[in-house]
Amino acid sequence: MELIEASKALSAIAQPIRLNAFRVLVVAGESGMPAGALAEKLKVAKSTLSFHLKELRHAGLATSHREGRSIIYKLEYDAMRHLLDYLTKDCCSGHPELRVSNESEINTCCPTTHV
Amino acid sequence: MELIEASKALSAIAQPIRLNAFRVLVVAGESGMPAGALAEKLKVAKSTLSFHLKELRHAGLATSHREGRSIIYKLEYDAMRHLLDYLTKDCCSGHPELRVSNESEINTCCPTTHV
DNA sequence: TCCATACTTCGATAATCATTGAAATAAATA
DNA sequence: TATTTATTTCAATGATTATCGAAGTATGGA
Repeated sequence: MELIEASKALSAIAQPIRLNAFRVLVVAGESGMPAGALAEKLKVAKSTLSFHLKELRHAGLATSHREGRSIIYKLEYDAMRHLLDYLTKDCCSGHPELRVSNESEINTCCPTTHV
Repeated sequence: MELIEASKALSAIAQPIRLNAFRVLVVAGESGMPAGALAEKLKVAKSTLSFHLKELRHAGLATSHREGRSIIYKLEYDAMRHLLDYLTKDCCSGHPELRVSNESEINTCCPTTHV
C-alpha cells in the first residue's frame, strides 16, 4: 500500500458515522449486516447512511451484496489489515515506540501456563 | 480515546500532504524538523504546509516550538500510539484477524516455552 | 535601525463532503 | 398486477477543506 491509497482508506474511516459503522460491522463479522439495520443502530437517515456506506465501499473497506430485499454490508478485512500494516510498518517503522502496545494481549497470546 | 477524538486524529492524517509530513516527521524523530525544511522536502508552498501543520497540531499529533528564526515541528508519539491502539483494540477487538500481522514480534511476545 | 530570513495569518476562490426529502429501483407478497 | 419493504440515487443546500499569493509578525544580524 502506498501513500495515496492509504490516505483514501484513512479518509473513509475519518468520519464519525463511518468509523461507527465500521465498528458495528467489525462486530457483525463475516455474516455482515443489512443497510437498514445499520441505519437504525446508528440513528441516521437511510439516505445519509447509504452515502457513507458508498464511501466505505469505494475505499475498498466494505463490500455489499443483495440478499432478498436487503443489501448486506460487510467489511473487507484484508483492506483494513493492509491499512494497519501500512501505518505501523511502512509509516512508523522508524520509531518502534509507535507500535501498538500489546500488554492486554499477552494473555490471549500466551495462555498463561505459569499460573 | 473515543470515537470523535479518533475520527479527528484520522482526519489529520487522511490527507496526502499531511500523511507525507507525518512520515517525514517520524524519521526526523525527537529532534523534529523546521517548517521550511519540511515544505521544501514535500514540495508545497509554505503557506499550504503551514495550514496542514496546523491541522496536525490541532489534532494533537504534532507540537511546535520556536528555535531562533525557525519553528520546529515534531510528532506527539503518544497521540499516534493512542490512535493505533484505538484502531486495533477498541475498534477491531471483535476480530483478531484485523490485528497487525506481527510475525516478527511473536518471539518477543511468547518466549515459546512449549518447545 | 534597516534588512533579510522563517513562518504564519488573511482573504479570495475552488473543490469536496455531508445531509435529507423525494423520486427511482428491485424484490417479496397479497 | 398492485402494494409493501428495503435501499439507492438525485438534487438542492450548507459546511468544511485546500490552495497560494500577499501582507503581517518575530528573530537575528549588518
